[in-house]
Amino acid sequence: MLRATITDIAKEVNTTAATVSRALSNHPRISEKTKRSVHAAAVKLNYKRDRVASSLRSGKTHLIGVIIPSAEINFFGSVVHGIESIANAHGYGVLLFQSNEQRAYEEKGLENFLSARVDGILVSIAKDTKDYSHFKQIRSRRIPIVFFDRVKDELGIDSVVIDDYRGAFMATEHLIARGYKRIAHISGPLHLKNFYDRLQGYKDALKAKKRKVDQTLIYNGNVSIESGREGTRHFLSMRNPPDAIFATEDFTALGVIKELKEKGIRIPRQFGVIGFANELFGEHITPTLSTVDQQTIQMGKSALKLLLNIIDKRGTNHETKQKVVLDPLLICRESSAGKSK
Amino acid sequence: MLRATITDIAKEVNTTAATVSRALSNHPRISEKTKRSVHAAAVKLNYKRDRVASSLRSGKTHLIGVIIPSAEINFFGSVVHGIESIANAHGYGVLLFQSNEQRAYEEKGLENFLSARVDGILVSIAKDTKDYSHFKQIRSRRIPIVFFDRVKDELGIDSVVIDDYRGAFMATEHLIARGYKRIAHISGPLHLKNFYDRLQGYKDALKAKKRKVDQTLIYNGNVSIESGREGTRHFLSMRNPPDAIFATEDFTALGVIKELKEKGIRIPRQFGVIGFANELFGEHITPTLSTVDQQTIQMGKSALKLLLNIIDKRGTNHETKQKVVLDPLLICRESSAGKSK
DNA sequence: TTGAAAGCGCTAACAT
DNA sequence: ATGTTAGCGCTTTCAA
Repeated sequence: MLRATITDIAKEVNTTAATVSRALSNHPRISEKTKRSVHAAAVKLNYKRDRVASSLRSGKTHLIGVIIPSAEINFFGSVVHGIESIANAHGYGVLLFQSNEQRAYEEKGLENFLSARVDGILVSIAKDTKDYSHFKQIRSRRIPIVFFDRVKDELGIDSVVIDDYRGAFMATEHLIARGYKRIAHISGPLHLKNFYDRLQGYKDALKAKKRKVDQTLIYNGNVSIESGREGTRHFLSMRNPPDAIFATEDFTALGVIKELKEKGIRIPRQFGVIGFANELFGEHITPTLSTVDQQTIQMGKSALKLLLNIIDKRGTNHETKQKVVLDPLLICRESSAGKSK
Repeated sequence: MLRATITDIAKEVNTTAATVSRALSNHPRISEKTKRSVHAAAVKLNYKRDRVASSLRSGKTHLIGVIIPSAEINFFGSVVHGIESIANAHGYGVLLFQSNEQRAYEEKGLENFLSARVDGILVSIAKDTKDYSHFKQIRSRRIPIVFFDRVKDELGIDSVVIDDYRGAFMATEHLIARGYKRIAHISGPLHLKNFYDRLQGYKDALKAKKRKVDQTLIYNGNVSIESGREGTRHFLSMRNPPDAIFATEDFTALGVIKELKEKGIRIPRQFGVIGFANELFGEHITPTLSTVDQQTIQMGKSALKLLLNIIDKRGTNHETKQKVVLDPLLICRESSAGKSK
């Protein structure tokens, strides 16, 4: 039992493939009568349009390639959820590819997408990526592409991010407002803009409140529970230790909390902690973790919407690059409730 | 600047498209010399095989369609991670589709995949699905399909699951071994085989240890923090309350723990708790949550391997349905450490 | 070992 | 409003 083709339908209703094709895609100059009979025959023969053939002819695959570092990471799963919901509503399929945080895979993913002739590409850059020539190739081929979360502004590629700077600013300001005096920061790898911006937001929030930025209160971590622990041990060994930590990411903050609890330091009475990411666990640990929400689903939706705009506008030479910046959301929970608590 | 085609390469090396095609796919009867010059020209012209054209001609898209309830759920993200890793290694692309736990979307996803002419389909059935006719259609079209985690045996479709029964048995047995006397269970929706099997595993573990199965110690929940809380409140209000709960899923277990803590009941000294799923948060809450790991990545890998086998064997009428059952892994943490602790 | 030719199923330019 | 024709880029007989 073979798949029905438009030719089969054409025979069934005594017309030609071209008319059937037009009827099925709701061409305005096809009579209602023909459309009806074609649709009826399509249903009868259980016809499904062959997207492969359609793509070959039309040059549009209605496929979006998405590269994420890992589907295992909740953050990206959530963004993909947002992407998918919009894609689906617009008749696009999502081709998923994981870079495993490695540039080599990232490049392979892009080549796959080129080969699959996707209509557009969404990428969150791998940690490992420091050379960006593979993206330049995409641009030179004029494939619509949008970065999300992990971006590289210098490439002049459209992007959707949350305002890491502002989120960090808010988090730090919040710790100050809750009465913490010496606020430290555990950063992430600073070659990634997200973490760099968070560091700047932290510094500027201190300055804005007339506090000195103390370089000894900045510990360079690598976004892990262990680096949260290490940073905390480091800070606690100082002559004049801090009384609060803004961690660049929730897992780091988790390490901070674990270490503080082991040392018998009470949170938030003696020590304040805030993270960044709004990971699921933050709500359920003790004390619950204050953090900054990254609007993941919205990020996915915005990124795909932006991409679809670019796809639609192609040809039109509106070469203005867009950067969508989403507002982070401060989430105050127990871990930063203040010294009076 | 247009994409290079095999015809361009053919011109470059003074041969025909057919030879180029064969050279690029490493056809055995093409001379090494030709292969080398063709490959050189391909690199020079920055040629990428057009998968769309290739698919149309060959009938193989090298695309796998994957339907999951939601990419936001960690479990499925993790399985997708496993699927992707194998797909990638075998030159397959992964088309992702979310059912949002709804049958209507699930059906739409299948139709999309049919239309995209994917070589095979992987599905984890939506909670909402109670009528399975859409899957029967896939089977009648002889598209290779494999279920994972959420399966329906009656359809005679290959599947990969973990042994929910055994996991539940192990969890219950573990609570008994740790000295808990009256062990209750909070179940999930029993029309889903997973939860039904876990209930059976719970019952049989009790029987195996010569304990009576007490129907009043089984609370029918719906896999949520709130249902964990409700179940716990229910049990605690009994004249003769239990001293341990095996929750059918980690979020339910989390609700149990939250409720117990609020009531001032000490875990694990007074009350034991174990969940199922090995969600990320379990390791980080207080007390840490004992649970059963579901081998998510392995599940994804096995499901895709099974699917690839079926794809390769098509035509061969080896119509024996396979059911891969993975071993669950008991993870003992604080919440079930025993009454003596 | 290579070439010639056909065609996968669809869409679009051109014609009527 | 519909038919005719060509062709997207590739793979695959068949022939040499």
